[in-house]
Amino acid sequence: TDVGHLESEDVGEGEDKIAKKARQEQLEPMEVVQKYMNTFHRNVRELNSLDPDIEPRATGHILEQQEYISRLLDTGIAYESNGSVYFDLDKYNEKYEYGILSGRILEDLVSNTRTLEGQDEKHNVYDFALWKKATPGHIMKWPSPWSVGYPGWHLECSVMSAKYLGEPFDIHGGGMDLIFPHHECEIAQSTAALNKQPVKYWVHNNMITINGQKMARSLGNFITLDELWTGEHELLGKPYEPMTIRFFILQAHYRSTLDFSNEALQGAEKGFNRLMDAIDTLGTVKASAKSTIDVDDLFNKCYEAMNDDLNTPVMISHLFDGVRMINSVADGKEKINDTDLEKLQKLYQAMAFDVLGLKKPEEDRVDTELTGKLIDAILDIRQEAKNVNDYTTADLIRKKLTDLGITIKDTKRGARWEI
RNA sequence: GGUCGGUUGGCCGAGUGGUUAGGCGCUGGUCUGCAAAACCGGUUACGGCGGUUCAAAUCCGCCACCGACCUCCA
Repeated sequence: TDVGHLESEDVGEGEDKIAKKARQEQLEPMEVVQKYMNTFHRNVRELNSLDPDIEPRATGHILEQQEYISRLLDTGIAYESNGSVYFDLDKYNEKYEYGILSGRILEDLVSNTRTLEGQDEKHNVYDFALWKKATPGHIMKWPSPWSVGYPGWHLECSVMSAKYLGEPFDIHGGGMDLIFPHHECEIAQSTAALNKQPVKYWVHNNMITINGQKMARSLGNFITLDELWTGEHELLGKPYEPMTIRFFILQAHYRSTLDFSNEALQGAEKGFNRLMDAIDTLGTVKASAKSTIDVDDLFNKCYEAMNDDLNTPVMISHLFDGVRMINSVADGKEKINDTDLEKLQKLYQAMAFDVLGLKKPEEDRVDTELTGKLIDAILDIRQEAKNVNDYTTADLIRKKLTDLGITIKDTKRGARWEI
């Protein structure tokens, strides 16, 4: 959405958000749009989310929106008034049912509607705009059969989704805060224009809170993704990797609120590292003749959890059950056969990386292959010292490496290190 | 005020009638030269008050608190 996003809190008439920002920062409106889109795309990639196949913009679909308005005018459900076009909810409600998504009843909306500019142009207070006539000084405006103006709020979503996804399309996502009025109005517009429901499934995710309080600029507890990466926020104790944040979010169900706090993030970071360590270990364990663990059961439980409305927290809990299995096998306390080992490796690839979209932390920052060989050589010397019970030297080597940020873990299969 | 949702152990967070969710933290132990890691065990809670039921975190009622939304913000 890069047009028609009005602010109503301001005194007087609402101003387009993009236009307001452009004026404040002395930029062209399209520069403002581009600036925030660039940041958004970078953050989304950092979170390892897939790029969209298409990202249509409202200003690139003014003609399509005008055509859509004409269709709605032809049905008689939309009407023109003083250069603006509105959607008549009473007429819509005669033929269809308004409020099916949010459970609102039209009559209840009358007394609960705020007093706003331009109400007298409308048949009813709850009618919403499809096209707005531009007021003097309005920056972004286009000619139309009704006036020089700009498209109304809910319209672009109905128009662009129908154009690119089809009529109807399968899944419409969004935040729970958009259910009313936005998604409700989308349904009304599209149903009136298409004479059928535009969407098969609505998927709404919940909000996030910070220390139990909703995240809002007005409350001063807003954290940007870049602040999470750098740790530069008074509520944060340290920086967090994007994958820690992704894992943290997936540990809660998408329909639940999620509380951000430094303590919770630290917990997620430790858990995520443990999961990734176990997956590394899974790549090195050796198969035995028989299995003492039930891989099929784990496999089924993971799929059942995802099939249950994408219950990622439950699926992750199963992955942690598997972590215990993997570590026990590595410790020689449990055994796994060839078939099960391959199955287990595929399961973690599928669930942790393909489904949850996690990725391993950046490879150890080894400048060159030589650096790794040097560390291995130093650890060989340390092992020699240990072999002759020269623990003073062994510990000195460990301390020197630790000071350089290299952690040593003595396992049964020899010393392992990571930077 | 209205509509809808929530209140789970130190922290986060699953769970729609009877079975250990899970992670983090804390704690006891095993292993280890020590440390770390790993593993095993402990930490067993459901806002309050009533009710239904053989049995309720889960169903019903009331109360308290929190949150989203209530048409030109999309």
